[in-house]
Amino acid sequence: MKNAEVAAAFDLIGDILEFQGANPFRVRAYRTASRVIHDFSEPVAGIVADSNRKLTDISSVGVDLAEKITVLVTTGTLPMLEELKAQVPQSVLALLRIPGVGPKKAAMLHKELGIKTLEELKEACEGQRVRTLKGFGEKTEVAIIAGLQFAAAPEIARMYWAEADMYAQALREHLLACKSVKQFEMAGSYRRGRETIGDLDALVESSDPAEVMDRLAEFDGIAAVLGRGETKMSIRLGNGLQIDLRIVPAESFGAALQYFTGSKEHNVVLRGMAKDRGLKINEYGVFRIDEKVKAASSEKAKSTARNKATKPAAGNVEGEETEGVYIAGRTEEEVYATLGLPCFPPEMRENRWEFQWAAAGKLPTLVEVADIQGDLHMHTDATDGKATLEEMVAEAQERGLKYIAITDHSPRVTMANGMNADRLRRQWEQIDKLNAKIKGFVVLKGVEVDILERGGLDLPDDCLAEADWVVASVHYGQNQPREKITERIVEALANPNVCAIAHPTGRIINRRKAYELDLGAVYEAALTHKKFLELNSNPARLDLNDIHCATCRQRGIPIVISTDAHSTAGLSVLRCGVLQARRAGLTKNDVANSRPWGQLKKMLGRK
DNA sequence: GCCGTTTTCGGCCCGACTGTTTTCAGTCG
Repeated sequence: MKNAEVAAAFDLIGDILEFQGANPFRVRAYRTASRVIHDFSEPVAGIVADSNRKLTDISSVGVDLAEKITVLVTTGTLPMLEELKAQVPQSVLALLRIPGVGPKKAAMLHKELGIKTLEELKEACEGQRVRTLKGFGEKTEVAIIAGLQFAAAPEIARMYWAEADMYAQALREHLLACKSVKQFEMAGSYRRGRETIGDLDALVESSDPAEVMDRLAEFDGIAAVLGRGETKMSIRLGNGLQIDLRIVPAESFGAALQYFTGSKEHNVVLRGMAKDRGLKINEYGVFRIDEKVKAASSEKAKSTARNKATKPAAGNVEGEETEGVYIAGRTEEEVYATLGLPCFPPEMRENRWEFQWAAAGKLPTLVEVADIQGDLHMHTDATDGKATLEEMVAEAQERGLKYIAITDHSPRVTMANGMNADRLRRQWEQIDKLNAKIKGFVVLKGVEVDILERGGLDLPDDCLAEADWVVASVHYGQNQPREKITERIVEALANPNVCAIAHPTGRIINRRKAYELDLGAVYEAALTHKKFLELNSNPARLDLNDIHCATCRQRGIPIVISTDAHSTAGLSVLRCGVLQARRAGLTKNDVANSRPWGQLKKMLGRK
């Protein structure tokens, strides 16, 4: 059983327990473990099989969850989960996907009205039966009907980072037109460079919040205003993208930026550290808590109702005794400094490794787009690209690259007009002539050779031996057992002419799942034969993802970040690949194509 | 259900906004 399947089982347990109103911390324990296992760098099944190792060494996995993982991995099923599923039909969990409906409301609908599906809920709303429930009203009923379309979508659609980037740029431009805006930053998963983005978070410092909110209400493509208060406003665009806007004063801007950039997991750790030091961090700043006041306020909290003890002092961070004394918050650097921490690059803030790195004083200096000297995977109109060889070269030079490899397809990829050895050699002659004309830039004679269904490569060795750069990739036979695909890739890595594996995991996000290999054997082969693995920057693919990159870094397997561009515009996606590399903590050193071509050649042991 | 320089119990981040109720619970991020 793969880690992703174990993670999915724990996620489902979390959902059902939440629906049942279980202890929220127990729910969180399952969710946390799910995430940790999903992101874990090796199959947990391997740890189960190894008597010398313990699952409880994985953070957030205790005795209980270790036992459940063992049962899942060895039997393929979990009795506890089966029981839960019998108690709560899966269709009921869909109710939780309706915006504004959480576990309490969903449980009430299920229990009081016997609602089991979204269809039944729709009927109940239309029959005005929902508004009769305690805590529900007319507005809730209308909101539920409006929210049903989002819940009915098979999966809540997430947008590629690159697409979200276009909206983020447009939003920035739109809001900066307000005279009162002093600072603007995007926060959330967009700022952390996640592969896909669920919604956009924008943060603004302004002397006139109403002006900014009115302006947001005029944003292109807006379909609905979901809510609007004094400091916060949410809208939804026609395409479903939600945009959250927060407006904060200058003294809170850094604290709010830190807070809304997240991730949630990163912030939980940070807040815990603050607490240990007698500090409190919220979106308004860092506060020193007076012990006497704190004791009084916690007594008060116990004796009075929830939410009443500490009324937040929005826009008045220096007031409110119970809030403590403001000590920082203008910038993120300031906030982290109060805990003796460096200002983590946003891509790192996932509570994976960053706090250990900081504690050891070994926070890596992350690779940047400007570090990349060459792009080693791209196509021309000789196969399925849209631009000519010359156009691709000109674009790469324009972008400041020092070298590129032209890697058109081999003959097996008939759909893309793949090239045989003869055509390839003619292209290479063309490249030789081009190289003779240009200075300070090298065009490499390359090819993306297919790894055939039956194994072996799609071009003869003598042809491949003439190339400067050979990437091998799987396009066919993706339905084979994963072990078989792995074998084909491992065999390709052993071929002395192959330099790298293109999109090695076969990962494609959102649209469909490709074969998604476990890369254990591939890592070994790459190390043995001193080969590279490609981080494909295509936003729909992003293969390797950040987790694989992190493993490569750990094992010392060099990565090349490539665009797989099929047009001149395609070269711009490099940024998406670099973001993933940064999320994995990769430095300039970990990325082979941040070096000059001469050094790469040496790494490959070529003359 | 996890975790521990407060280690086997008692915490576990914390505030905005909405709708319904009239002082607060639920949801969300």
